[in-house]
Parts: sequence; C-alpha cells; structure tokens
Amino acid sequence: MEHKMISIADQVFEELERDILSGVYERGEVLTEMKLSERLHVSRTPIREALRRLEQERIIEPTSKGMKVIGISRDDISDICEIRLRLEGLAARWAAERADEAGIRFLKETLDLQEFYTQKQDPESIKNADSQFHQTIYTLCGSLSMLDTLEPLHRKLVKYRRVSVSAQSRAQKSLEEHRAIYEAIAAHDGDTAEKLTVLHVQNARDSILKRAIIS
Amino acid sequence: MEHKMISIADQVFEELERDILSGVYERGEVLTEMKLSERLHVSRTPIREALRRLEQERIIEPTSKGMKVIGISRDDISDICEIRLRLEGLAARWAAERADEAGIRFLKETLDLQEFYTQKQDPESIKNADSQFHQTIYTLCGSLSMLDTLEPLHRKLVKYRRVSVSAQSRAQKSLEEHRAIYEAIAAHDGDTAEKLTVLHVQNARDSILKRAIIS
DNA sequence: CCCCGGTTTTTTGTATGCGAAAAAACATAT
DNA sequence: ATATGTTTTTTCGCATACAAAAAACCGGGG
Repeated sequence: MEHKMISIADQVFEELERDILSGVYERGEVLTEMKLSERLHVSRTPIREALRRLEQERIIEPTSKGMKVIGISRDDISDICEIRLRLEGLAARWAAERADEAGIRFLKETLDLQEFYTQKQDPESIKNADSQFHQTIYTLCGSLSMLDTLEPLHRKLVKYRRVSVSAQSRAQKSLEEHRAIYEAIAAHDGDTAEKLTVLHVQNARDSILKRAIIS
Repeated sequence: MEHKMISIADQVFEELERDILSGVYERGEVLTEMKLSERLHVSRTPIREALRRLEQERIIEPTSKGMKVIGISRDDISDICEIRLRLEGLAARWAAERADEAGIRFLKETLDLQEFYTQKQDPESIKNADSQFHQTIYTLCGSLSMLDTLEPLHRKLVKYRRVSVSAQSRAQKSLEEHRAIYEAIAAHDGDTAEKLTVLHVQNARDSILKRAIIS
C-alpha cells in the first residue's frame, strides 16, 4: 500500500503553527523566509508554502518586512466561542443523524481515551483527547464544509483550552459532558445531541474566558 | 511607501478560482502544474502556490496524477446554506452593534449600487453587488474570524447565486430584504438585523435549492 | 536640524534544474 | 493470454539563482 508521504512543507507548517500557538514565537515577532530557512535547515520553498498557509489562517500577517506573528485578543476568543456556539450544536446534530456504526465506535474510542487520561490527570493528553473528540464529531457530521469551518476555529482556541482543561474539575466535567453527547449521537438523537453540545460549548467558553489572561 | 504589487500567483489563483467556479474547468478534470504553466505562460512556482490555496479551500483535490477539480453537490449546497443560516444573523447583529458611521455609509453605497443594477436588470452586476453587500457586513461585524468563516462559504455559492438571482422577481425581493437589513444596521438595532438576515438567508436558500440543478 | 535625492541592503517573487517517486507502457516468460 | 518484472515517462518536491521591489541608509543642501 502507498505510504502517505509527509512533505517538508507540511512538517514546517505544523512546527511553526505549534510553536506560534504555544508561544515559542511571540506575538509581534517578525519571521522572514531566510531566517527560518537557515534556522530549520530547509530551503525557502517549503518555508514559503508553510508561511502562506499560516497567513491564510491569520496566524501570521504580511508586513513590509517579513511576516508578523498575530496575537489573539480576548475579544477574538469571545467571538470565536460565539461562532462555535452557533455551529457545534448543528455539527453534533448532523453527526447523530448521519454517522454510521463504525463512526460511532470510533467516537467511543476517543471518549475512552479521554477518560483514561482524565483519570491519569495528564493535562497535555487530556487536551489532545478533548480536541480529538470534537474533531471526530466534525468528521462524523458528514459535511466537509462544516469540518473546514470548525476546525480552524477550534485550533485557534487550543492554546487556551489547555489552560482551561488543566483545572481538574473542568476536565472531569468536560468528560461527563462528552459522554452525554456521545450517548445522544450513538442513539441518533439529534435534538439531544445539539442541546447538550450547546451547553458544553457554553461551559467551555465560560471556563476559557474566566481564566484566560491574554498576553 | 509604494502601492501594493499584485503577484502573479495571486492573479493565477483568482483566475483559476473563477474559471473553476464558473465551469470553465469541469468537475473531475485534472490540472497539472506543467500544463497550467504553459497554458498561462508563467513558471510552475506561482502555479503551485495558487493550486495550494485552491486545495486548502477544497476547490481542487490532490490525486496521484495532478489536482482534480472537486464538484459541489446539492447536499453540500444545502449544508452550506444551513451553516450560513446559523452565522449570518450573528454577523448582522455584530455589524449593527459595532459598525461606525463610515462603515454604515459604505454599506449604503453598496446597497445603492445593487439598486441601480437591479433596475438595469443586469444579472452579472446584480450578483456582484449582492455579494458585495454580504461581504461588507462580514467586514463591518468587526470579527476577522467571522469574516474568514463566512467568506469562503459565500464564495462557494456564488455560482449558484447567479442562477438564483437572475430570476428578476428574486432580485427585486433580495434588494428589498437588503434594504431592510441595512436600515436595521444603520439604526444599530441588532435584534432586528439578526431576525431579518435569517429570513433573508432562508429565502436565498430556498431560491437556490429550488432552481439549482447541480452538474 | 531636518529633509530630500540617490545608493545599498534586505526581503520577497519568479524561473528553472535536478532528482525521487509513482504511474504507465512495454517486454518477457510461463 | 496473462501475469510479472523492467524500462520509460510523467509529475511533483525541493533547492538555488536571479530579478524586482521596498526599506534602510547616507551624504549634501536648505
């Protein structure tokens, strides 16, 4: 079978995105193709490609001299949460209505994983499993447009979600909410799935906005 | 400071996007860098960049041999309309709450333009003015995340909007709905703006889905 | 002191070459 | 005739060289 070849450009993109979102590169810092090229020991071509993708996601911004790292303001976070509030419920509804058994089993697996790490109290892994649960719903909902819409928004919050979910009480509650959402989706109960998801996103928003001190 | 220079890559992107969305390149057709390179008389580099952006917007899809033009199904259109239904109202609300006087004046101008072309019965220009009105609201709402979310969705529908709006009765009705929305935004009445916009998007959806025979 | 012209430097934009990987075409043996 | 192995072609990924544009610099005149 054919292996999925991971291009250098992809690796650079992921590395830069991770490093920017996790603060390795600070807000306002200017990245130039040349500097990154010698820093990462690859030619400018894949660097350019990665920068273009970051630009399209508004993680960086072109300036007269290089690309500037864009910060995310408290208002941005609030707006993104509001947008998610309107969409995640619909995504969950569609997942409930459209997912097949294999998809539901896969969702169960991600849920089990989250449960495992929550018991372990491993914040980084909890965050990943939490994200995975949402991303899986985006996929199960059977609309690429929904996936393309929610995924970038979700990714932008991931930095602040880590802070949020690392409060053990919130992690526990998040797990319970996920479980309820899963049950509704597994039962193909769109109404309940949507309702529960809206509540979940509201709670997540409150948790993020309460704790987030935006740099 | 000199004026911004429009790169060849940008031009190629816009040309390809337009040609794909308007059917010059058909669904399923495979585009290779070399062919496009000689067809458009530019090197592979800007072609590559444009193709990458089209790929990210899921307008084309990588295959073993070249990039394949992705079609948009009736279900896709329906889903996109449903997503817009949840978001456009919020965008209009924010625009009403946040836009300044200059922004409102600008919105008025796009509305006047639409009125002009509607009287002229010039379908292509009507479509553009109609799109412009929505895009302006996305901008006025003061959330880049909202802009980035709604703009790609809106662009994907533009092909079918043309068909829809070319029905004179719908064009007239759309204009009236826009005017009402404008009034609400100009009066900073978020509730009304949201309500009217939801109705407007519903009507637009019905109009598109009724007429669209997806190739 | 400031500002205005031209020059230098920095940085991005584009073209092109080379090699790898995969697909296609071909040939050969059973 | 088909299956399998080999060569040829296609296509992309990456690196690099060169061009163009914009920013920074600098020296002379107000």
